[in-house]
Amino acid sequence: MTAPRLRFPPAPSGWLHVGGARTALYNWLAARGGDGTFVLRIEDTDAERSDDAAMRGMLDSLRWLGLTWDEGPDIGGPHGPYLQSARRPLHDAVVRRLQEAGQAYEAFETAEELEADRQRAQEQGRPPGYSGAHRDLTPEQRAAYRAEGREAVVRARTPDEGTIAFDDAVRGTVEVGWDQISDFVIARADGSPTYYLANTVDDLAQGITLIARGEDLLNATPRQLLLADWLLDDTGGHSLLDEALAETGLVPRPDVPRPTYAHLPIIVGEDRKKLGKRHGSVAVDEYRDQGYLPEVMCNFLALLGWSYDDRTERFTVPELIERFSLDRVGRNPALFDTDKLRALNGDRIKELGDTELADRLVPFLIAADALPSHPTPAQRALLEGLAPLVRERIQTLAEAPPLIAWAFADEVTLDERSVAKHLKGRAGEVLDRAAAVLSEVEPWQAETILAGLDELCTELGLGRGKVMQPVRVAVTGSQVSPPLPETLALLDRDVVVARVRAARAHVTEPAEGS
RNA sequence: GGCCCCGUCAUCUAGCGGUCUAGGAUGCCAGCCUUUCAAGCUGGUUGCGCGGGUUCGAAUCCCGUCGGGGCCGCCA
Repeated sequence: MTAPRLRFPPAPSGWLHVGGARTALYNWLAARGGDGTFVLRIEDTDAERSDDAAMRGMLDSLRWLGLTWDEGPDIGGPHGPYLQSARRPLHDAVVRRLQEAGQAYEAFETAEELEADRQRAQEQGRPPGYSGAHRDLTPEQRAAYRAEGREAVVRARTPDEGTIAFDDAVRGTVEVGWDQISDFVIARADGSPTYYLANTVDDLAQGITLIARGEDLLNATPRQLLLADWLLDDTGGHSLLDEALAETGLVPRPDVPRPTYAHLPIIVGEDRKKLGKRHGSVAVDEYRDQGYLPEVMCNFLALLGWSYDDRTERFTVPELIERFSLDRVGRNPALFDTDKLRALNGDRIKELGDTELADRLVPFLIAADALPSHPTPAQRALLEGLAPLVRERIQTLAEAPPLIAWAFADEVTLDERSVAKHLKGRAGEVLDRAAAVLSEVEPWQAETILAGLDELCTELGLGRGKVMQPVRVAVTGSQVSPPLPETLALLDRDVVVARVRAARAHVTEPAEGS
């Protein structure tokens, strides 16, 4: 059996959509798990939608997820180019040969005319596809249209009858009648190839053996299969694709089987509709910025349409590579469930060691202005001390700064609500005594601090809550923080005591007589 | 409208004729724990869209029906 060759062919339009990321992941997993090759090809045939920055963003997002490629636009490979626009000569040659062979023809309708046709068809309840009006234009008619200043698109001549069936790794056998498929455009008026053509040609030329893509492309498959038939037919000794490849100086198509297909269920939002911008974040970058870990994204994305068994749902990336298989991909739409993502992320964070968690937290604290862009060793050490205290309390990395930013600040900002709630009643007395107790605790450790505060509880006849909360607010500025004694122990004692004293001024004294 | 795909708890998912009085997870609720917030532990919650058939037996197979989604572009 030949080694599988898989690819991810994104259009460089904008950022990497989570749906695209899932597609990329599945292909990558199939490649890595099958000892195959993963190819990245950028499909920038639509010049209007393509630019360099968008492509770089795409590559960065893939790298962040850890989806490394063996052949691609940045690293090259034996079956390049990997930028689709650079393969234009090949596409042109194929289109020309298809026309010569009578499988494709020029059509001169304008976009406006076609749009009007579609409108009319819609209103009359007819199929909205192309009528085939220009299928058999004579050379004279073509010349006349050209004389009018019209430009031609090239359309593929699809069969008028019969059906096409193909085997899909996820759906099983899919069968469609050719009467449903009208002549489709393979080259635009400006000569550039459309997705149908370029994508098919490139997959074939680059020897792709398995194509996993979204279900939204299921209906595109018959057209591509038709093209593949034409391109690969070698009854004359060599195929149309071979000739085009030779003509344009590209390497021959590798000797591999024709690609098979796997159509992945679409990803839907809470409203069960295809996931889109209205559903909130759909770019993987946004999830990165919100503090989701790349390995968790892979885990979660893998679960969007795939399952391993009836109970396992957390996988490391190596486990995914080993266990993933297309035959366990489901057919139902997959719901992008953010709660589930959060839960998985929280679980993973709990597994992180102090050093690693601190490492991953740094960029988020910098982004929150809690740390300078180059933290000092002392700040770094403090963060590592704080790491075990926040670990259980956050589900995303971005949730950490609100919890611990105060520890790096020179001055605390007291939260109004926390002050109102806890710096009242006997809080003044508590703070006075706490300042005294804390200045004397020896050594300055969590255990001794706790013991000191407990003694204070006894002395004042108060519960821990009544003592701890005022101190917590005084030192951290908030009524919510990591465990107090452990936290205090990480800080400089003088700072702690000073903050406790300073907070004294914010205490609302009890009303007269109470 | 045509074609294609899909239909198990609120949500995702396991289930590929008997082991299912339907399992796991997320969410939610309650209790325990407790210095705040979490975490953890324990328990609870709700489901095979509907109607026919096939079969000794159906969540699992078939048909119909209803519902949802996808695609019908000189986007990919």
